[in-house]
Amino acid sequence: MGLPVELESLVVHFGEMGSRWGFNRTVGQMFAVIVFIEEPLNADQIANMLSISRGNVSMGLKELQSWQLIRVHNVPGDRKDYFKPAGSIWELALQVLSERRKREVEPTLTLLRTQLMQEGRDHKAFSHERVTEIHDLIELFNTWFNDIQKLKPDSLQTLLKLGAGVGKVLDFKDKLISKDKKVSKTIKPED
Amino acid sequence: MGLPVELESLVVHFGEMGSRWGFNRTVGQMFAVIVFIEEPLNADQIANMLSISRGNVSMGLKELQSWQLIRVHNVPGDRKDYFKPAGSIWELALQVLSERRKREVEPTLTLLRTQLMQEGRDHKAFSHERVTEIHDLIELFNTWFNDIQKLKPDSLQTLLKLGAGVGKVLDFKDKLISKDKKVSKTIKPED
DNA sequence: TATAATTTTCAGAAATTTCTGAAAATTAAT
DNA sequence: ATTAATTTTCAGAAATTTCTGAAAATTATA
Repeated sequence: MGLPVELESLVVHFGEMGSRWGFNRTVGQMFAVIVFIEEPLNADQIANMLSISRGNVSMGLKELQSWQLIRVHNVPGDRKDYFKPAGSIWELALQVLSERRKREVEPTLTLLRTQLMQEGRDHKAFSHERVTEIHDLIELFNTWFNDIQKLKPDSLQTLLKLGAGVGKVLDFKDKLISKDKKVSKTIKPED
Repeated sequence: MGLPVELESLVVHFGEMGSRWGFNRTVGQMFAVIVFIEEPLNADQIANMLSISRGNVSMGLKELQSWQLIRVHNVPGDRKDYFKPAGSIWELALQVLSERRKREVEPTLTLLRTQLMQEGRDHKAFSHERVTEIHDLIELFNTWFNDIQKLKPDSLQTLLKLGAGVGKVLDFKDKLISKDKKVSKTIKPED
């Protein structure tokens, strides 16, 4: 009963996308109202805005907290819990990616590792080779993402803006290095 | 019936992860058998291995084809369609990412664009500012991913291996540039 | 053209996920 | 310690997704 009209399409959309992003419709909608409304909201307000049950809101808030996308905000003199986004849009986006990596690739990496540890396996077997390939790919991606996350937001932004331009820089670096070898000076990027 | 025992845990796992990766359990399992078994498989073989109905297999194959993860392989003298992965593990991984971007971020980008085009909106409104931020973030990510995809596999691999080391290379590039501008300033490779 | 082989479709069944709402639990105020 | 405010839980209901299997459609063969 009280969703500001200008937010309707956004909320509906976040609901529809919710399941693709790893949660369900109402959780997606709840996230939308919390992000797009400036004031922190309490559970009853959310339930009213989205016309869903109080219990559903409670579960959804738990879910969003488990994703570390929202945090409580307490108002002095009011016993209700109010909720607001856990950071800037940029931080929220990184958080979603990070959480999804944890849920979508970590378990697979674990499985592949144990598969590779198994003694008495035919290392030449076709499936074993595929397992190795996937494992190495995920490990590579994983460490890359880990590194990336540590960058300051604006370094990361620069990096994204550069895009494939990085290729050029890398080529350039290679040239420098080979030149350096001849002149015996070393530039050592982190391995 | 005839799922090779050594593939059991892999297939089960790919089934469980399926929904997190954007398809459902059986589609995940089907993908697993197609990837981990060297010989191309026909629909009946898949149905038997996974003990699922022929109709389900037909739908799943369509789904995997819509993701461009498998392709048909025709055997002369055999009217059945056989299926095999649409590329190397590396290519399949990129294809999954690409398809997920299409399904998970493209629609949102479209919505945000139209929101921002809307005439007579309060550009100072809180929600409008959030929309702008999300829009810009996604556009940035989008063009970056586009660029990245064009790189040759081994360039991309180098890039991933470098990880946060890219930051160092970038710093280095910046210094070179400022050196160009200011003429004659010393380069300090190590901070 | 008729027949056989294969694939696709889709209505209803089965399985799974999500949601409600009232009761239980928790927390704070008097 | 009692009462009041708030949040959480969870059994069953509702909604959604997935699956089956037989019929329809398609494609190749004789």
